Parts: sequence; C-alpha cells; structure tokens
Amino acid sequence: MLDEHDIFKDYLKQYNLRYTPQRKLILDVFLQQSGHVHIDDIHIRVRDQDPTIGIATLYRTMKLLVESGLAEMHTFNEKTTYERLFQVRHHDHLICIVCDKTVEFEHPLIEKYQLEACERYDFTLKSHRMTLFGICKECQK
Amino acid sequence: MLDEHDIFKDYLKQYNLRYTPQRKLILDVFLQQSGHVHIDDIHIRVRDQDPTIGIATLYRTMKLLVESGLAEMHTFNEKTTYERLFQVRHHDHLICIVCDKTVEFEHPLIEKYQLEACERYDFTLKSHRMTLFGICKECQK
DNA sequence: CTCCTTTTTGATAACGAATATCAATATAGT
DNA sequence: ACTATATTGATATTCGTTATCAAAAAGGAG
Repeated sequence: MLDEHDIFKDYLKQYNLRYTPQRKLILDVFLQQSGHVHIDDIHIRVRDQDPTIGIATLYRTMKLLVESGLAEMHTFNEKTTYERLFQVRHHDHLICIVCDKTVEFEHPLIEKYQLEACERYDFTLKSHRMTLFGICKECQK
Repeated sequence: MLDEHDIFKDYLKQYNLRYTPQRKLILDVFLQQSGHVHIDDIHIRVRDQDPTIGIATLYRTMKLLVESGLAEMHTFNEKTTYERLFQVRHHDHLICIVCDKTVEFEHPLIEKYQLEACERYDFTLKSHRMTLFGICKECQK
C-alpha cells in the first residue's frame, strides 16, 4: 500500500530528482499538520528538528509537493496555505471571516451542477474551488 | 436613478472623503472596462488621460471602489483583478487554465445548496466565491 | 571505496506587488 | 480669502517569494 512518501519518491524519480533528508523532513512535518497550513508554521516546526534548513529549500519542497499531487496551494486571505491532498474526495471550504476558522464540506449536488455549468460553456472541467465566507457560531456571539 | 458616480460620491461623503478629479477619472476608466481588469490595464488607460497620476493614488482609489461596493477584488492566478460590481446578481467564474479566458455564470441551485452547507455548520453566509477551472473550446483543439 | 557528474543545499540578493511616509497641493466650509 | 483637513505624487519600505551561485551531497560506474 502506497503512502505519501512512496508517492513522493516516485514523483522525484520520474524527474530525476532526489529524495533527500531535507525533503523527507519537510514532508514528515507537513503530514503531521492538519487542515490548512501556513508556510511559516511548517518552517517553525521544520527548524525545530533541523535548524540548518533554509527557507528556500522549504519553498522549493512545498512546490514539489504540490506538483506531485500531495498538497494543494490556496490563497484565501492574502496568505498562502497548503493543504494535504491525497486520495481526498473533492471538498469545498467554509471560512469564518472573523476568526479564519476553516471547515471542509462536500455536497454532491453542487458538483453535479458545476459540471452542468461547464458543459453549457463548452469547458472541460479540470478542478474547482468553492469558498463560502461567513461568520461561525462562536464569532456570532 | 443612481449611477456609479453617485454611489461613489455618497460613499465618500459618508466618510468625509472627497470626490477628486483623480478619483473620478479612475472610476470612469474602470467603468469603461468589462469583466476582470488587472490594475496595470487601468493604470495604462488612466495615464493616457492624465500622465501625472501616481500609482499610489490608483491603488488607493481601487481600494475605495471595493469598499464602496462598486468593485470586487479577485486573486485568481497570483494576479489581482478588479471586477465591476453594481446591482449585479451573484455569479461565479469559469476560467480557462490555458488562455485565462473568464466566463461568468450563475446557477440558482448551487446558491441554494451553499446556504444549506452553511446552515449545517452554523455559519452565517456572507459571500462566496466559486471558481471552476477548465479548458475552453478553443484551447481544446 | 574513488572518481565523476548531476542535483541539492543554504545564504543571500533580487524581485514585484502593495503599502507607508511625507511635504506640497487641492478642497470644502466659513 | 482664510483655515483646517484631505489628497496627491514621488519615493521609500515592506514582505512573501523566487533567482543566483558556490559549496556540499548524492548516485553511478569502475
């Protein structure tokens, strides 16, 4: 059974890239996080384990993770975040505009109507991004 | 009947701000555009009519247009664009990942299910952003 | 292991979009 | 016309991200 490290290794091999300790560490740290992770958070945790790792390597590796299909990049609120993405069903996001809390949800019918809209305009759907902005229960008080 | 200039004037007056020639010009240019406009495009057209206008004023004014509800800011592909937004129904976007062509569409049922999802998680929906990425008819050839 | 080639690394410079600063200018109200 | 306040344009600054580059590391071949 393939795990994320195997997928990453395969991707790297495919492009004659190397599975280095730095790349392994960054992937490890990334996988320990959940939800949407800002690169600064990853940076802090990576440096806890290896203070010599440079910020450039982190950016380069995150890019590789995106290209290999393990992570997805988002730019919701001017801050780039990365999200784990492996065998995960399509899902959308609900974001609180007050506290930035993020909830993931999915709605099969929405998917269906997205396809419908694409067909109407002769587009081949490749991916989608739906984000709902609102105020969560706690912040409404 | 209120037009955009009146709305802008009202907004400015409300905050003790002034309806200056620069602001009027930028709004004029913005309104002549259609769809999603990059700030550089607006800059070029504004400078055609008044080469003395500074970039800072342009950014400041675009921010005011957003705050006054006349424009909406998007950050689709790392490039910030502004979209005219006046008495416009909710709509979503369909973007070609090859040529960047953008199509607007709306789908009432999608809206309905968005609300549904919000209720499920005790969120009060404030706005949404749905973007479908695909390949348009021309680019499929 | 040793040699050689290619990739990777970390430090740092560079970039670019957006914002802050500030003195000079324009505006609105008296 | 006068005064107080807002606005402007030029420019410096910020900050996230990317490019550069010499040194280090990794993978093969012998």
